[in-house]
Amino acid sequence: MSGSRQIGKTARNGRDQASDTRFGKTAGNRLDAIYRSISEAIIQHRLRPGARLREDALAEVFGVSRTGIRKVLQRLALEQLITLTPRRGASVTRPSADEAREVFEARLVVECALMEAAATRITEADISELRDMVKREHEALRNREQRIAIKLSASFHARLADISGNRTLAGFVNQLASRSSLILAVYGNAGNLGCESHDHKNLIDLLAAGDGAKAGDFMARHLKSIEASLSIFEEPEETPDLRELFAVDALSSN
Amino acid sequence: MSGSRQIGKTARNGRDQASDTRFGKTAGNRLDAIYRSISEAIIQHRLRPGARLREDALAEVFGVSRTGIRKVLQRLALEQLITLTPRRGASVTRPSADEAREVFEARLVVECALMEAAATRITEADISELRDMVKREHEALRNREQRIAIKLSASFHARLADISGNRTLAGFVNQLASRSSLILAVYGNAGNLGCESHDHKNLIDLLAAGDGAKAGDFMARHLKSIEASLSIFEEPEETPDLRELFAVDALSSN
DNA sequence: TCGTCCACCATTGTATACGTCGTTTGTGCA
DNA sequence: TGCACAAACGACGTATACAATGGTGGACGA
Repeated sequence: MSGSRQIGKTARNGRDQASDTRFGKTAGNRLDAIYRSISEAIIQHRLRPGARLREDALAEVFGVSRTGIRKVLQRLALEQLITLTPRRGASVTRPSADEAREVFEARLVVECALMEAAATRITEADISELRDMVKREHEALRNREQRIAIKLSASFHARLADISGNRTLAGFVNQLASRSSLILAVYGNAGNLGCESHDHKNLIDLLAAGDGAKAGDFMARHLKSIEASLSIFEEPEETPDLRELFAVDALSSN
Repeated sequence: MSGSRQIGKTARNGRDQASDTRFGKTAGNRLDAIYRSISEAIIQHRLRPGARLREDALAEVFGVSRTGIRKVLQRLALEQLITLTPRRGASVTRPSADEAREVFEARLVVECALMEAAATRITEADISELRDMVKREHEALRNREQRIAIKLSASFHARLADISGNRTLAGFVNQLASRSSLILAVYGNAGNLGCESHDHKNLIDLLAAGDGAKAGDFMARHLKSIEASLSIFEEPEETPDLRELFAVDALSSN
């Protein structure tokens, strides 16, 4: 037996990740709002991978100076949501196929391990909140509001990690879930947005029953099925893509 | 069975974490060097938890402007090595007891899971490099150079994670190992620097034999023994401590 | 003599200006 | 007509200047 490491013996509940006092933000609430705004836009695929994020434009839009924007961009870069190229500026990260596999491997390790603790520590309030999130996810799907559904799905996983009580690991999951959204944007097939909300419902039931082991197993299947639904292979490069496009034009116009 | 999730099926080797092109650093090699310099100073306990890091002073020491220093400090803050207090500046993080437990829980989850992949992917070159690190760690301990030993110990764990081939998880381990050094500084007992280098030697042997399961179990024991060797309880809190002190004063003065 | 209040100073937060580099476009030559 | 080089423009990197805030020390009053 090389697995089944138990966690979640700490006493704190750690559910206030939103207002982490650890960052410099005097009136930084402003910057934090900008961060969340851009982050959400990326997660919701309103900003597609490869999209350029010019500092001047962002500074003007949000009504702050480039200094503040740069701080936000640096944070986003550290979380791998955007890529900072030396003299080229920022662009939404286009995850490589390897990166995609890594992220799902990491989620498999971390999120499954957290289920044990989550099953122990979950409260009635948590359960109803999670059920509400699933309900809203269903509604968004019915209304074809995929962007909202994607955001809710990522939030669901992050929330689940919060419940486990380990802020550090929850932070990792939060980051991994965000990057997963990026991966879906690149390697996902149309109409398939990754998480089956039915899976999420099952997950809640298992946790509510206090069965952490089964919840962990189910989470593993859940994540593997998401990864299996993707088409993870190295896409055509940027420039080759343009050349191919030119070739098609040449054929059709001839 | 709720554990034993296998990882490490990716094909890339991912051992070049040092030069991550993801950050903005034109002549940012300079800034990166500053980052490593401060980071190492913290890991080696040359900068103790609570130490203030004034921007002007750092700017002068490293010969750059405050702008660059602020960038470095922000990165260190995101990795939780330093704490940025709004108008007070930066100081080396003093991990709370809960934080300490969280970090070791997280390491238990992540590092054990990585052993399976590491055992599969480890090469002869890796093995000799790791053995060399252990040797140098031994030497440092013999020479009472605890600072070097601490740094080598953290590097050993980070290197081990690199071998597993998952850069994302390796990055997590790197961060967790750094924070562990901080935890040792606060909750460690004198003369005990955490890792027994004998443990590290055993770990290499198990990996060299390709026994990932045993290596994972051994890593679990290793981490637990480190945590057990600490005195993790709420130390001198800032405000609570003062209040307690006041209470004692009031009693003794009456 | 002690407590309180005010003013100054130290330090960080924010913005702006300038230098450097990449990109793109235009022109000239083969 | 196609390619290559160069110049101009635009965007980022860095530094510096100014503004805001909190802490500290001194002075005044009770």
